[in-house]
Amino acid sequence: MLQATEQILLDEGYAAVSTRRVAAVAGTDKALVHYYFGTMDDLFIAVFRRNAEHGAERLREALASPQPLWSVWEAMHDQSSTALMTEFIALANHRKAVKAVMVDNSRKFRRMQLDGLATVLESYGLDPKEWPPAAIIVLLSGISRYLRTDEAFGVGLGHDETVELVERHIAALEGPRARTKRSK
Amino acid sequence: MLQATEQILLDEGYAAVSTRRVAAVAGTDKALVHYYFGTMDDLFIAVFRRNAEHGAERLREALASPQPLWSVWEAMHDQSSTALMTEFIALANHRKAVKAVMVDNSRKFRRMQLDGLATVLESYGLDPKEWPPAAIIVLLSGISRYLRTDEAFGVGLGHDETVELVERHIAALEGPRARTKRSK
DNA sequence: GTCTATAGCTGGATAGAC
DNA sequence: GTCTATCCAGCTATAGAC
Repeated sequence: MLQATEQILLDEGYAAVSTRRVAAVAGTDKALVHYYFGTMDDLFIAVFRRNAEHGAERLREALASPQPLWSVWEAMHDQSSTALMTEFIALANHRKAVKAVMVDNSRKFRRMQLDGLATVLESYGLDPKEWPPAAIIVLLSGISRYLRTDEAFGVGLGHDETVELVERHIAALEGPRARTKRSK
Repeated sequence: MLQATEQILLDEGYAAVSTRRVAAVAGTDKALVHYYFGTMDDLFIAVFRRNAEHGAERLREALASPQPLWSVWEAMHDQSSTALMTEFIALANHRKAVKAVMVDNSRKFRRMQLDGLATVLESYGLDPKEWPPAAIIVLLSGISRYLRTDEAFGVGLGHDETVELVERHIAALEGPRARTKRSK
């Protein structure tokens, strides 16, 4: 049922998520959605938490890898989680309970990124005065999300140039990406 | 009625936009919404177009100003239009007609930014090989939108550092901002 | 745990009086 | 142009049979 909800969020947007639709996609009954999750808020929160935990897990792995900067950049650059996040951001606009959970989670996530990357960046000889790690993280996050949103719309102008620029700078700090996923 | 719709989008999210709500906020009747705009798709498109025209107008002005880079950055950095855009992006996920209009508009807008800033950036001595104008625009747009989204959530970690970093680089190219809106 | 039934509401859209 | 009335669909949520 969590899976079904996620699917509907991605395919049709949050407004299409209803007990009926979820039940239909999950192949069960709409009354059971209430039985297991209570209200719709609770259902959304459950889906969000599951996703947030997955994201935190990926972040932990990325930070522990031999090329943390590359790994974090690639972990951010995930289409489906970005699209899901977009839906949740819009959803939070009129669901207070969901928003509260999201704000709390965002703060923790950002803190985790910062604690993990600050020492790494400093060890690369980056002057924290000129290039604050917190700013680097915000930059990478913002760029990544923007690119994915654009892509979802089929707008790609400036896309390649931006990725090339960012990755050139990452490579300058951390060396070329070891296990190349994208051949450039 | 366009104004009312915009207000609801900002305050309560797109799912709250209904003929009843729009009529209530606009102080009119729900049947009139259909009379003037036809379907809900048409209403959303009308609101979007009105906003897009306003955005294009601001961009034109910014590009014509003595400090185009600063002006474009500030024009991007507008809270209400960013929040509205976020709603429209989510909305477009399940309204084909709205999406089509938005994609078309996004392409034109990006093209306008690119045509306007490419020569400016080159005149500042920026090597287009190392810093492609298209990438600069995507960077600034992404960062700006991300910051605003964060702010709406009350997450501000790394915010100040990022703005400082970006504006330091803009100042290096175009000189200090002439008419300071933000005292630093 | 699972399904049926139903209450009670809000939604888009149209027809027709004025 | 404006308002009332109305149709029908979909929604959340709960009660109760099995």
